[in-house]
Amino acid sequence: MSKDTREKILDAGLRLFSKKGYLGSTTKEIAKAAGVAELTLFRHFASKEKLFEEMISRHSFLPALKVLLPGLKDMSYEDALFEIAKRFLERLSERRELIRIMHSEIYLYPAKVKEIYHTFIDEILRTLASYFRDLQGRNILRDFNPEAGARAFLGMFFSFFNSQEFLMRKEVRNIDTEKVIRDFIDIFIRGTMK
Amino acid sequence: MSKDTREKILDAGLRLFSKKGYLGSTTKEIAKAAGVAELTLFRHFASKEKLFEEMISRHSFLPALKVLLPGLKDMSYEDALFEIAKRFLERLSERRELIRIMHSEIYLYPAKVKEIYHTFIDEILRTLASYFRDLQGRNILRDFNPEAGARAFLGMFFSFFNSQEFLMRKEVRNIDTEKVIRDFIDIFIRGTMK
DNA sequence: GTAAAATGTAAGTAAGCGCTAACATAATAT
DNA sequence: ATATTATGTTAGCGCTTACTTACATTTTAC
Repeated sequence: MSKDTREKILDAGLRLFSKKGYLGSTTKEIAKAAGVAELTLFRHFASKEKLFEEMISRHSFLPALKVLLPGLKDMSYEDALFEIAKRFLERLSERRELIRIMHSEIYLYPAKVKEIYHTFIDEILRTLASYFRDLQGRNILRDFNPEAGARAFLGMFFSFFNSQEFLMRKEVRNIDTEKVIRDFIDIFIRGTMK
Repeated sequence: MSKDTREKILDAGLRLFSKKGYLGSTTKEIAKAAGVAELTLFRHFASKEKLFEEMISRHSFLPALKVLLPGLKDMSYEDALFEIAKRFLERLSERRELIRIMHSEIYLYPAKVKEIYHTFIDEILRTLASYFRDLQGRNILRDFNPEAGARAFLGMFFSFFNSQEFLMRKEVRNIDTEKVIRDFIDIFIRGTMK
């Protein structure tokens, strides 16, 4: 069975599940969106549920913001935070379908959804916390709980992303995104530096 | 047709919709949870969709944190922020079912969901921003964008609430909630005061 | 105490769902 | 060229769903 077909179905699944939810998407519809017969879908995936699960695990891994970390040492604190925030928001945008699924299917697949959350957020939380800890060691940052700091920082942006992406009226969006980010960072910097 | 019955059905609807989503909840099941016959449900609501809509609009109004505002003037900045954060988190907890629905049914009812969001978050955002503006006028806070500040502040807590409530493993929860809140506020205060 | 209003019971309809069976056709490999 | 593999077509099964019909029973109001 061709790999291309499989990918086409997985892609269509991602799109539809994120748009209409798991129960709201039908196998017929997914097959049509993938440009294959419904039966072909079932030849590749034993069930709708298996398709969903494979789609999730296919997309949930995180090519990791961790690669950013070494580069940060050579930047000012402000630039570093800006870089992290920017990358984080970009990454959320790239994965907006998955985030949407995460929000909407939590009642159906708590385990799967938590898996997404943790591969997505947990690692960057830890990474950021260790960055803070390092700067505290070098006496640049004051003494605060690095985990709480990371949570506060990413929380501001995650929440901002969600309201921009899913909850705001179109007219209100993008008016001053960049500026809001700078304001967030500004507050955060003053709140954490020595 | 009795008002009690109507309420019982609306309550059961809230519980089930939040637990299983709109499509995941059946009218039979809702009726059973309400302790009435399925037919009675349809005698009170023309359709499942109408029930959903009425349930949403019944619960979405916000008895307003606005009443807090006058009292804040007599508190220290820190105490005021703590009070706001506490009340905000309490309010989110009280309405956790609705928040869950907001997350999960956004693909079905974007308009309704945005309505919830705006009655819920928008007003407190504005209230908080005006509080900041006031303190800036009295030269207690430095010059920053009050709307962005309000967004950052509530965003930290909203995001924290969501991860606590929906995404964290039970074991991790409640270990240091109070402390995390204090850390958030601490960062925020240092970030915004003169 | 009786009429009216509210609810219950039971059976069923029409439609849509996930999924399968049977067979035909196209693409690929050797 | 032929065997194999991947897909298409069509029809349908068994089940569940939202919602209805017809009628019996309970609750309420005056």
